[in-house]
Amino acid sequence: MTQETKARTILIADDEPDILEIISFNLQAQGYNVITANNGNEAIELAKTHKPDLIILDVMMPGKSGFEVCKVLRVLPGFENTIILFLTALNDDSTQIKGLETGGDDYITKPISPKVLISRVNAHFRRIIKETGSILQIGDLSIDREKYVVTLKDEEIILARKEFELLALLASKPAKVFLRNEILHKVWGSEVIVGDRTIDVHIRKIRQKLGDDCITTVKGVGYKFQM
Amino acid sequence: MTQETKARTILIADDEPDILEIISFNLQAQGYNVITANNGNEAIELAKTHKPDLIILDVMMPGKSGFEVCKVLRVLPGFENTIILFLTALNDDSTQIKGLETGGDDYITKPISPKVLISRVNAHFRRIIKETGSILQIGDLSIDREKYVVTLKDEEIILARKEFELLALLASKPAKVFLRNEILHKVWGSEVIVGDRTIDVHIRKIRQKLGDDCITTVKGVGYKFQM
DNA sequence: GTTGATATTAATAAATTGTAAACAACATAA
DNA sequence: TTATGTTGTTTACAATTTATTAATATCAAC
Repeated sequence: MTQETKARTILIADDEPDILEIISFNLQAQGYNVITANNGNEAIELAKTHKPDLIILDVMMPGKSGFEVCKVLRVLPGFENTIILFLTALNDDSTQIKGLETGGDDYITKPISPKVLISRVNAHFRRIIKETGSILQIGDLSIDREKYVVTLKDEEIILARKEFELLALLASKPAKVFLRNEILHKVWGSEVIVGDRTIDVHIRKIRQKLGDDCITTVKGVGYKFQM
Repeated sequence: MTQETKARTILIADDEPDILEIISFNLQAQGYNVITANNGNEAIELAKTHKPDLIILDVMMPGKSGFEVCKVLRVLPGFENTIILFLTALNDDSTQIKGLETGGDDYITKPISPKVLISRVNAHFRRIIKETGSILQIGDLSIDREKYVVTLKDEEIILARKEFELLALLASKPAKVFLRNEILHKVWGSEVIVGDRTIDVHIRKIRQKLGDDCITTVKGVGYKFQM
């Protein structure tokens, strides 16, 4: 399972069931893994057990407020870098400032369209990926784009640039068949023109280094990566 | 230069002088180093020369819109990770979504109180990886950015300025491959144009002084530091 | 078997980097 | 001022690696 395809987990805490449902439905439709809590204490418990990547907290909830939940979580080990968004109908400046200074990463006011919320969630994840770098992990194989290193069973494998890029492309969506055109366009670029057999040769070199089974030919269509 | 004195630089682009003044005044009062642009093209130029840590863009500006500026900057080397906020009176959902999907990290609607804006700016900076101070320690090697001193196994090594800056850059993220473009941009600056072999020669000098193994060439890609 | 595709290999072309040497710009000390 | 040394850059070429092509072999489907 790759970093990219691995579903991110989002915890939503709100005391209004309708909101919970609308938001979680939309986030799930985006491919996120969603868990829900009806109040602050439940949110803390679920956060501890599920270690979500992002938490959306209503500010006003029975029991612990969103701010209090945030404060509790931020000092727990493992939650220093969790993305926390506040979602609330409270729209006064001082509350927003308090939310951001409590350790929240965003303060979003209701009502909000699900699409906008999703955009904001995506934007936060986009930044996290940039900062932590993304390492693809597929079985024994790991591909580190930042370090330009491929390891198979903890052994480093040296790939030339085109080989690396080709492998990284195929591995970015395991089992997906990439058309030859698609590969040409993404690895070579749209302006470069190379012969028909160029891709084959590079595929061959990757197979020599990683084993024949890692890339499957789908005749007449393209190639797919599989571990 | 210590962490405290190292002011973060913020670039603000807006065609309304009043807004520019109010915001920059408030950010400066917070200790930020602020530069201002009156339109999109100016913003791009100033961004290239000053390399700000965060950019606040008005969406509607004469010449290039904030979105266009964002799009241009995001593909320039060195601006992949710059924090970009949109600040605009346009409050419809689709524009906001467009802004966030264009690569913006936040979309803030006017009117906004300076205090709230500052809170948001602070919140974004809080996410950025804190620098570990001015002394880098990697194995036997220590790099003191403040004193411009490099020691290897307690022996001081004399590096010329460019050599030092190049080493400091590579060592700032050990094992990460820095593209030649990225190196040129960060060590030489985007306005300086130097020949193809300049980086190589400097790398060579560093290798002569620190040993051949400290910097690895990733052919076709760039260089990486490893101890 | 014929056909249309991909695989394989070796040869060749192209691109990239390493290195030494030369040079200009600048600073410093005699 | 002149001499000396350092630094940053460029140049030219060697060394190396990578990418592509071309020719031939193989395979699967019909």
